[in-house]
Amino acid sequence: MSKSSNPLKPTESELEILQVLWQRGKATVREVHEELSTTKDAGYTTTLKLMQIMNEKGLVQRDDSSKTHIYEAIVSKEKTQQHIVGKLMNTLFDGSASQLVMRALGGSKPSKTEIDEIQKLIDGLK
Amino acid sequence: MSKSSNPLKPTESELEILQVLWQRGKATVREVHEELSTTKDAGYTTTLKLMQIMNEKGLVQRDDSSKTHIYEAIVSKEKTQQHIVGKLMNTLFDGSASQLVMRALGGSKPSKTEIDEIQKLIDGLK
DNA sequence: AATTATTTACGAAATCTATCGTATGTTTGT
DNA sequence: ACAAACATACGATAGATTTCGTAAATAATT
Repeated sequence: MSKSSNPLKPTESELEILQVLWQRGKATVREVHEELSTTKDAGYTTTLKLMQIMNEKGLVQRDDSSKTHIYEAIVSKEKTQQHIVGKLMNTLFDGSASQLVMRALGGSKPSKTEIDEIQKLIDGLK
Repeated sequence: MSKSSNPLKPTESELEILQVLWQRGKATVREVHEELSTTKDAGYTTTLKLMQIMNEKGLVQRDDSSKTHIYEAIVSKEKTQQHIVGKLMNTLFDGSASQLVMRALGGSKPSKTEIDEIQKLIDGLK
């Protein structure tokens, strides 16, 4: 079995960066780093290095036609979420979606709007 | 801000072990290792070492009054699930439970029984 | 033009996690 | 009693992840 690191299983730090890229669409290292700085304190070159690695891994792509490179996520938010939740469901909830949903709802005091949204999802499955 | 490693954020391997302990209540290293062997191949001393570390971290406690030590989970399955799902919801789903639930259901083809269970949860929240 | 800022590249250190080998002690079976 | 099997302790290693320092190139400012 080959060991090609799964592009859908980003590390913690990579996920933080992907969040910013998903939100902004495109961004420079500086922009990503500024945003991360509010919740994390690592140096600029740390963010840079991570994003370079993510580029090598195929998690992001970059436009280096101008001096300041512009990054963009390649992996989609949807697929990444899907993959991570699926794995979590299998490893921590015995494959039971309802168990997972229970915990998700149990700790979060969902708003009425949220509940309605979920109700629609359920209806769609019936 | 102190860096005291959060006992509610076990590593992957630690989670595998916790699964067994949650299921069995109490267990020896041998028992845990036997069970893990079905899905994983690591040596006995690897499991031992991990469980010793988990003991130091306060994830499990052990009774070493007899020669063969007996381990038991300290952290509860519920709180651990809660914590991990909560964190996931915040970091990957912008704090939205419905988004998370959507992904959980979207990729898992839930059975009718599962859907009914979830419906009950929703009803309980209304 | 010269200094200062910014940016990329890249190697290396620091951490964390997982794995194993070996030593040592204890129990079991013959 | 002796040997084999089993248990813990613990150091060392390997691999992955994160972090940073420094150098070199480019851009901006004075």
